[in-house]
Amino acid sequence: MLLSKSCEYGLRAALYVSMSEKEGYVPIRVISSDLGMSAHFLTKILQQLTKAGILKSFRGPNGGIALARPASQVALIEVVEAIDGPELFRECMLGLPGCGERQPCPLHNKWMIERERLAALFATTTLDQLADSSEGVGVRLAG
Amino acid sequence: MLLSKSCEYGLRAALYVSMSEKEGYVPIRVISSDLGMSAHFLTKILQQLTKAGILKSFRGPNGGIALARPASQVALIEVVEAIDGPELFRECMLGLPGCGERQPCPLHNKWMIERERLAALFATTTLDQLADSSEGVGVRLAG
DNA sequence: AAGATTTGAGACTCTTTATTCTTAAATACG
DNA sequence: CGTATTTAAGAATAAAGAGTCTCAAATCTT
Repeated sequence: MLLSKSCEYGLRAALYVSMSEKEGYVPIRVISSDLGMSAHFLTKILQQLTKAGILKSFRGPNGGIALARPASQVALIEVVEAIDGPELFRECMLGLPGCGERQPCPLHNKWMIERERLAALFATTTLDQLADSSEGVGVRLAG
Repeated sequence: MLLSKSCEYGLRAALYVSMSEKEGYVPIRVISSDLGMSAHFLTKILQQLTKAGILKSFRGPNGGIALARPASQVALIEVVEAIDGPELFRECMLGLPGCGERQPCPLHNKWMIERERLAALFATTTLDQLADSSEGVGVRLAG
């Protein structure tokens, strides 16, 4: 599995918020309901994004979460690293510690190319790019 | 994590066997010792490769495991799918069931390209290619 | 035949991830 | 002030992955 379940949920929720029309905070309950997730579980995941400075939250009536910055300034890699950590973009495919230029594993060179491409994809894609490309055209966030 | 720990171990062991000079079966105990793994655990993992027809095994003294086919005819993807299953090369990055051409998730198009590249890498790379490229040049399989 | 070696199979434990539940804190509104 | 709403925090539970242990089956050697 490329991303953990928590990370999948976090990305989907972040995209949901990016695509949300209304100004102001979106209640987690609404997101979880629309995306078919447990509200409790999603709350926990989104707290990580809040702590990472990607989201901001507000308690009480009319509260919820919102992007802490414009969607155009949130790259996917921030969400992934806030939840799953940076390992995916750093680790050796065979799990060998210290695998690198100097002591490469047999797969190092090939995997590095793909790993860098993957990192670039996540680093250069922002929430608003995905939100924009998803308007209308049958793209969906829920199962 | 891209590959499970079991899969990492399975790949490393398969590579070890491919690079093994001697004819005949290699005892799992020797592999596990050289690669720094638990023999019991490795045995369990290699059984999956034996059942998948990638390895053959032989019990008793002078027993062990060996490739069931020439290393030039074992693609990495066979090892990965025998242990982790085919999900990595099929699944939606956001975990949405039914994500595809017809109902793409926002990341579908971008991820599909990388996923296909990854699948191609695993499908076109064989054990002997890695073994050959690893002779001498400081490439290693153990931590 | 007896004993040593090595894989096969399955139960078992431990750790991590996933998920749920409970309580507290902040906010809005009457 | 009191109550409803909503996130925060952390305990508790469930499920999956990782790793260990025990015993059985096959094979070789003596």
